[in-house]
Amino acid sequence: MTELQLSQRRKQVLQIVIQEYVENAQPVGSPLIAKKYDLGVSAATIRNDLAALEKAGLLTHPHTSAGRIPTDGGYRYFVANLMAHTDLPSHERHMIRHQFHQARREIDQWLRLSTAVLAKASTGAALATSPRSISSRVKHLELIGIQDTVVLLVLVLATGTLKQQLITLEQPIFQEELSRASNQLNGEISGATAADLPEKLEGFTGFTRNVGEIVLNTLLQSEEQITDRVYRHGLAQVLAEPEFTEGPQVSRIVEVFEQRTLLQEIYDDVMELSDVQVMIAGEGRFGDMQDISLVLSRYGVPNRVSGLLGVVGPMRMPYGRTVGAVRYVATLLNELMHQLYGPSR
Amino acid sequence: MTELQLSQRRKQVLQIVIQEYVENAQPVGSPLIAKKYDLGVSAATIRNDLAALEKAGLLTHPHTSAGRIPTDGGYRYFVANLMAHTDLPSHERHMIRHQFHQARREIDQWLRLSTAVLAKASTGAALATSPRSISSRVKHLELIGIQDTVVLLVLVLATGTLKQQLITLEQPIFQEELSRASNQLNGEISGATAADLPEKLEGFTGFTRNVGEIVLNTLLQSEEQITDRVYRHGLAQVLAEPEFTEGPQVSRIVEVFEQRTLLQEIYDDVMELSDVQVMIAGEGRFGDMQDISLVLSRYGVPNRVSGLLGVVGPMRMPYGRTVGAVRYVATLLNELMHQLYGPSR
DNA sequence: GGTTAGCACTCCCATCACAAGAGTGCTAAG
DNA sequence: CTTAGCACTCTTGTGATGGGAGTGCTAACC
Repeated sequence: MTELQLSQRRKQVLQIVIQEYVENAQPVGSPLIAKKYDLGVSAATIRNDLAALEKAGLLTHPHTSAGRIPTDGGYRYFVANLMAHTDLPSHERHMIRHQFHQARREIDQWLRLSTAVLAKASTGAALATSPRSISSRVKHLELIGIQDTVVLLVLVLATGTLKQQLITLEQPIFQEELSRASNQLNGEISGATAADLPEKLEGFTGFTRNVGEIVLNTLLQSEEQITDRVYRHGLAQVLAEPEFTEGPQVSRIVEVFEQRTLLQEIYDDVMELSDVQVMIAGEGRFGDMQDISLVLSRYGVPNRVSGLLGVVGPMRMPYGRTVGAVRYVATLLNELMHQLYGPSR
Repeated sequence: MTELQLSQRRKQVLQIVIQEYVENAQPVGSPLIAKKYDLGVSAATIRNDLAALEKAGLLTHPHTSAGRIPTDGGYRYFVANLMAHTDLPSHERHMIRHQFHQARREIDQWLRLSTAVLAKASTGAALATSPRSISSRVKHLELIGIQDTVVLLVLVLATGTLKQQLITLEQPIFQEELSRASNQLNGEISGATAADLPEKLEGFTGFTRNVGEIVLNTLLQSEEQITDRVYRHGLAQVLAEPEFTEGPQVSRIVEVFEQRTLLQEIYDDVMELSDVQVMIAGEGRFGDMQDISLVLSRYGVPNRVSGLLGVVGPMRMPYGRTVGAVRYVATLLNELMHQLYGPSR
């Protein structure tokens, strides 16, 4: 981003325009600014400032005789240079922390709560993905006969994640044989990663070998796939925003919200960065996301597990608050995960 | 429902109005019916019929000089008496079946696919709940140390469902002790239901006893709670329907779609009935669901597991098709579950 | 009794014109 | 650089108007 040179007052004017527009969803004109905010200058001067900000690409107006509204560039400048106090007020933080401590100690519960809290604290819809393990290690496996020819394979990874897989056999198998196979495999492959596994499986044959290969596939798959599950919450409230009352706009944000593929694409980007990331109008890299912004963060334990957490909303969004909320919830999740998985290796 | 006496032609007229309105979302007038459908009578006669149907409460018109639209009662009469050929065409059935046979043999995959298929085959948004076990029996349990003071309890039910629960301890515990506890418990409580369990736990003390009680709680909870998980698909397409382009309507259907509580309420109703159930505009029992209809079915294995499956959409919905789709997918799920869980007891 | 043609009536909706209001952009002066 | 003044533009709301669609009613017909 090329650093723009703006006078102090122009920065202030930009900030006011964004603040007012975020609040009221209506174009902001010079008279309002001059009257409501005491900048020590007249409306005419502010008009000049607005024109300058427009020339710089930070504002537009919908038609000749309307006030100004921020462009995507304007929001970006705001987020990068002007946004202040992004921390949630302390009583809200306490309330949120309290809710987390009351929840059952379970990842599923935490993520549900996270999306609920985020949706409440922001004006958008909240998303979270279940955590993905990085280079999963097998901890334990169990084979359980369900029907004569149906066996359930339960795989516990070192991170405590469960994977299950049904296996259908040609012929019935006895529980003793299942136990034997699982004992053999447990002895050999416990602690193994997807990389180690093929070597360790060499000695096995028959059913035991088959199970081993299924374990391998499951491991590989769990490293590739973004996630098992996406948690969502609060779509209704974001659809109540004025920008989504018309037809085509609605379906765009619902698609962003529903689609897994988009998350998959964004995943790697966010994973590289440590802090909360703000994506305004797709940042040019994602197609039809005009008017939609994302505020996303990674959560988890470095080098062990990580997932994605964030808010989808209109571009006209209280970024400060939202960033604060996402960051705080991510921090909480980090703490909880830490307790669970221990320090990063 | 009081059986209404309607002449053959009036039934036909009602059917035409519904069919046309479902297709075009626009009030249907007598001229259109007379011209497009050859009923052997003039528009004036049809006008009389329309007036009679309106008097019977099956039709309305939005204003004096518009065509007729069906009322909720009209749809109900249609669904109960007039609806024909609710089976999906055979090539669609084959396609769907094919998709299911290609999917991985896993409940999670099946339900995802079910909602995807249902959303595609209907004009609404599809919902499914993960199956709930009826009087769950414990099959097996496993205790796995994750951290020094964190233990993962994995519970396998007789139906193959997994339950997991983290246990936090005051002091570290060794894997040997975990194994001992789980062996003891497995020997004793395997095959037990929530009712049997308290008695069987009597002999145990200390950590083993605690784990036993957690198992009990988990069992009880899995019988009470509607479900762990709700699968959803296709909200975007239902929001594209013309009835949901205005403000308040949108949030109503999104809330119906997102809320778990509503499903919980409806659950018991649907469970009692064997066939697909159609709920038009909440059937008077559910509050603000005007203009929203549900087509729901139970799926599962009688007396063992069951879940809910269906479609949420506007009242103006192709009921025949939708009922056919829901029924077919439910039947498929039944088959698959049967293979997995065996015949009902 | 059921059916039909004719016709007045009602109501919606698109179009236009018009006025009010809001906010800009420009110019010229301080 | 700032300011007042002012013409200009564009939106928005209102009211009038006419066409169109579909009804409801009456009276005649089979």
